[in-house]
Amino acid sequence: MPSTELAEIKVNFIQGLSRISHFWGLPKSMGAIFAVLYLSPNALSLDELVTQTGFTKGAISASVRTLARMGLVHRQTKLGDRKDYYLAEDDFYKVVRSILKGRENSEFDRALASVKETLGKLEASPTSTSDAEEWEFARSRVAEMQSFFDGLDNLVRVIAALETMNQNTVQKVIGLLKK
Amino acid sequence: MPSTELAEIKVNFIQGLSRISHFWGLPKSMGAIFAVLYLSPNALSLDELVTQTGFTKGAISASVRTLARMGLVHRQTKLGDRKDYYLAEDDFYKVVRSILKGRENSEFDRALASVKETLGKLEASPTSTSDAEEWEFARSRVAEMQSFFDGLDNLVRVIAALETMNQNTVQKVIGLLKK
DNA sequence: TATTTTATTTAGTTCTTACTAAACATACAG
DNA sequence: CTGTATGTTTAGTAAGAACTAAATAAAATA
Repeated sequence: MPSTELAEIKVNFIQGLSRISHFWGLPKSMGAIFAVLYLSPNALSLDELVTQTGFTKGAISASVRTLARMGLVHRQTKLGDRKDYYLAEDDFYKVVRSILKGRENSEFDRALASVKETLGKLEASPTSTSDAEEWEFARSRVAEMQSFFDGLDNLVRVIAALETMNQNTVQKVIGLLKK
Repeated sequence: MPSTELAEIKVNFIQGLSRISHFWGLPKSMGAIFAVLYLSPNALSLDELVTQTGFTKGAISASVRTLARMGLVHRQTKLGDRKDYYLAEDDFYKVVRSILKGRENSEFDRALASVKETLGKLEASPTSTSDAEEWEFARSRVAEMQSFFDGLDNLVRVIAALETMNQNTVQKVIGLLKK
């Protein structure tokens, strides 16, 4: 029984990462591009990505840019060559930190700010209305939510600021959680 | 200067959670429903959710079900009353565990399984082809990715299995990470 | 059994977005 | 200066998903 062809395995892998990408609400092309680069020993040009993924130049151009912004791929330029070449980042822990770091100014933080704003309004107690008890209930609930978000935010900030992060880091955390 | 009306503050809060919900790729209605329930001292019926969120019954019915599956809200039934009543979960750490626990059988895990499958094929070394070096490169890369995913999976499993989880848990992790 | 109240399902609409194809911009080569 | 290679932008398309409105189901009461 002959072993499966490498090309066939690659296609399977590309489809797998495309599905993961889609699952996280990202374009499938991003997963496909990263998969191709991740399996390639050398940097690939945009046109090579076009042929190996089947997407068009426009799609590749857009997706590869956001991939670079996330730190998942890196642009390279060879001197005497006008093409751009792309390389996959293989340190996933670095990618995690990069993504967590790049969360500033995002739509997510603006939404969180709106929650914080709500809390501010609720803490400016009402002069004296009939719904004082409901007001107080809402205030305590939103305060609780705010404190949860703050905890998460601190955690994210600490992770983003880590100088090194690797398998061992995760193992240590697991050890701590297992008490 | 009169303090802002409670109703007005609620609307603001609902919009905030709707945006967060949308940010995470979930229906806006889910954020709105949870916001209404979270600010309500007593359980609310489906029709009350319809009036307070402005969505139709169909939308509420669907969204509230997935919210319940995620552990973010709880169904209640009062005896002698045919209506269902819904209550917000206020322990967010419990929600986190619930969500992490319920990840089995998901599309995500099927995609991860496909990656694992790829690794299996690559480890069944090729008989002896010309692309032996590229094969080996792909194998080592996919193995590295697999080990990263396994680390995450272990972490998730441990978190999901925690008997208790709260602010203090997060603080301890932060302390560990800060070395 | 018929009627009323509730929840779910379904068909259809709207809106978003990933993607394609092609035009455009830019920079180097001759 | 003209032509060629590369990357980006844009206009249009197709697919998916959230939502609405209405039909259907289910269950209790009369």
